[in-house]
Parts: sequence; C-alpha cells; structure tokens
Amino acid sequence: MEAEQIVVRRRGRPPKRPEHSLETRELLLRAGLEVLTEKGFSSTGIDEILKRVGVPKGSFYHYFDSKEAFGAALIERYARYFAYKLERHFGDSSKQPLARLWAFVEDARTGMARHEFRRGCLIGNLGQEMAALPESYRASLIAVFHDWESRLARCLEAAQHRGEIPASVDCEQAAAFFWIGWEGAVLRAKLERSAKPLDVFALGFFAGLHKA
Amino acid sequence: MEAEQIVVRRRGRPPKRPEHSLETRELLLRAGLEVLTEKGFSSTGIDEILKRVGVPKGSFYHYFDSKEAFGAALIERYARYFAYKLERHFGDSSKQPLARLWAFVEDARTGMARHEFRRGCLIGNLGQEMAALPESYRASLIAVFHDWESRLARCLEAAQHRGEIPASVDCEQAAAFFWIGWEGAVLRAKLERSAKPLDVFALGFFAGLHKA
DNA sequence: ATTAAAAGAGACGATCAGTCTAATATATTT
DNA sequence: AAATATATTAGACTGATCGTCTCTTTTAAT
Repeated sequence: MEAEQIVVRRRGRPPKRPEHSLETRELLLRAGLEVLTEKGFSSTGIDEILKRVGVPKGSFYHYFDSKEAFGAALIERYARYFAYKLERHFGDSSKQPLARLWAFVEDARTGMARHEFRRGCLIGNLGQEMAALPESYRASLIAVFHDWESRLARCLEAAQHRGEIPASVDCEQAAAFFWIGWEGAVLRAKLERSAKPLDVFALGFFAGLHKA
Repeated sequence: MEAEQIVVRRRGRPPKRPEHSLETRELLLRAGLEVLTEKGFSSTGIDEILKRVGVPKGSFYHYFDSKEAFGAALIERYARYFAYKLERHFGDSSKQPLARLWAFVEDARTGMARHEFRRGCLIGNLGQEMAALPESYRASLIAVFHDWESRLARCLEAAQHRGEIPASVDCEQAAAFFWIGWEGAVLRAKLERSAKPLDVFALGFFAGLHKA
C-alpha cells in the first residue's frame, strides 16, 4: 500500500524558483514511472496518474503534448535512471567484475521485492506492448537495450581480463544473452510474485559463463 | 497481410450438425488468438475481433460470458495447442533429445518469421500484462509454464542419459531457465522484428548446457 | 401453427485521450 | 502601486471506444 502523494500546489504563476518550477511535471513523471512499470502503457489511463498526484488534466496537457509524448519522456527518464544504476554497479572497482554483475542482480531482486514484485522493467513492459504502441517508441527501446548490452559487455570483458571467465566467451554475445533472458526473468518474477525466476536465471547465466 | 476471413452465417437457429454448430465460436477463438498473441489482452477491443470475423457483438456474448471468460478460453486453447507442439517435438524419437529441442526452436523461429515477428507467445504476453488482468488468470499462466518446464525437463533427462549433456546438469533447473529466458527472447524478437534474439538465446542456452 | 433455441442488432453507461475556456495568482512593466 | 502579461490550475466537454446487456429476428423442432 503506497502512501497517497497529494501535494498542495498553489495556483497561478509560481514564484521564480527554477529548482521548484518543475515540481508538477516531476510528480507526473514519477507517478507515471510507478504505474507504467506495473501495468504498462496501454492499460494505464492518464486520469489514473492524475488522480494519484492530485493534478488536474489541464496541467498534464500543459506539460506534455500527448500521452505519446509523456511515454517518450518516461522512456528517456527510465533509461537515464537505469544507466546510472548500471554505471554505479559495473563501475564499482571495489568488486571483481562478476561480483559487480551479481550486485546488480541482488539490487534488482531487493528492488522488486520491495514493491512485492508488482513493478517490473519499463523497457521490457513497453517492448512487449510494442504492437499497440506508437511506432516511434520502437527505436528508443531497441537503443536502450543496446546501451545496456554494451555496458555489460565491457564488464564481462573486464572479468575476462582478470581470468574470471574463459577467453573463449564472446562478451558481446553473452551480454546480449543476459538482457534477453533477464527480461524474461523479470516477467516471470512479476507473474509468480517471487524472486525465484530472477535467481534461476542469474545462477544459470553464471554457470554457463564458466564453461570451458 | 492476412486474408479477411468473413464467413457468411445464417441467422436463426442453425441446423443440427454438431460438428458445425461451434463454427462462430471457433472463428472467434481463432481470431482472438491471432490478435492477442500480437497485441495482448488489455489493448485489444472485442470489436476488433468481431469485425475481423464479421460477427456482431450480440453473438460474442452469446458464446462467452465476458471478455474475461473469452480470455480464459484462449489461454486453455493456446496451452493445448502448445502442449501438442511440444509433444510432437520432444517425443520425436527419430532425433536425439537435444536435436528435438533445437527443432522446437527452429519451428518457433519460422513461425514467428511467417508472421513477420508480430505475433509472440500468448502466455508470455498475458504474463507481462498480469497486473491489468483478471487475477484468475495468474494461476493458469503459472500452471502452463510449469507444464512446459516438466516437458522440457524430461527431454533434457533423456539427453543426459544419452550423454549429450553432463550428468552434473540439473534438468529441472535448466528447463526452468530455458522458459524464463525464452519468453524474453520472444519479447525481443517481436520488438526488433528479427529472429536474432531467438538464436542468441538458444545458442547461449545450448552452450551453457555443455559445460563440464 | 406453435414453441423453443440460436444468433443478430444495436442501445447503454462508463471510460478513454484529448480540447478548450476560464479562473487565479504571481512577475513584470509602467 | 496600479496595470498588464504570463504561467499554471481547474475541470467541463467532445467524440471515440470500451465491455455489457436486452430485445428482436430467424429458423428448427414439434
């Protein structure tokens, strides 16, 4: 049960405090992420997001041209958030490279558990829904996956240099393999409301990596 | 481009030919599968299915109590269809067990290609949408995945007995791993409109199996 | 001819994304 | 300090579409 986030907003032209001026827009994006990681795009109405933050429709269309534009902003925002998360984990030189990947998995697991496995991955959700989505999303989603792939590939290469995984492993391929399967794992974790699919996939992936 | 399947149906009580009496219902189910494997449940309107087969709304609610009941029927039907497909492949004793799994992968790939990677897996689609679906679907979807898992596990055990994969492999785990990742691969194949994710995942899976 | 069953036809209220007009309060200008 | 400009809130409203339901029509069976 999430606390209702009704914020008292003053009407009229707001005081010139640039750091606060995006408050409403910010709230909308935040709520949008919450709802869309849970239910996806098509089955989420704008009214639901509006009600959640106590913002009237007029404001929404003041800040966003359309639902499509709102979704695009969410993709961008989620991609940024996730890239930062990956950077934080994969760039953590206090750990061995494979341990960094494992830390990401742990992080994701506790994150999903915190929301009782109701929220998944925005990119995966939208990817699955793509057939019913604005065609303009497709390229963005593919690009995000590609970004994640290359980040992970670099991490795996580092693991290879330290001898954590055999030289025979194609890191690009392995990274692609990981994200393909990971989205499946997130899907199943949501369906079963359990961390098990995440663990099964992660363990299987690591086991496969160590082969000779 | 699929051929429009408009069938001339006579009004009123139909002649007593039991093998034909389910014709309209049958058409609705078939069209439902086509559309829902593509776009999922929430973003598919009943009208779309109706228009596709030239059936008025009144008829739909004659055959099905609700959209929810219709969806449940589709799950059941898809599960039957898929179980048959797996049985056909995994029970094909003319091939080695691993080759049987590979044949399934090939089959799925050509199947997706035939529809230009627009149609995916109904169970995966609904699983992803679960948050916006009737809660009654959850158990069914989980059960279907479980069925697929045990079918595959038996096939992998057979492979193990023939020495195709090491005795150290936990076949149940490996089977669970496969379906978790496979759904991710189907998702990506749809997103990228390409067979590549299917191949990347399948190859990665086989490579992982052969480890010592 | 009458009855019963099957299916067609479309009305219905709810909800959808999106539009538009106004009200309001602050910033800016004079 | 009064007047004006502007950013934002506010929510009624539109037309399309949603799932559901009721009533009529058509035909088979009696």
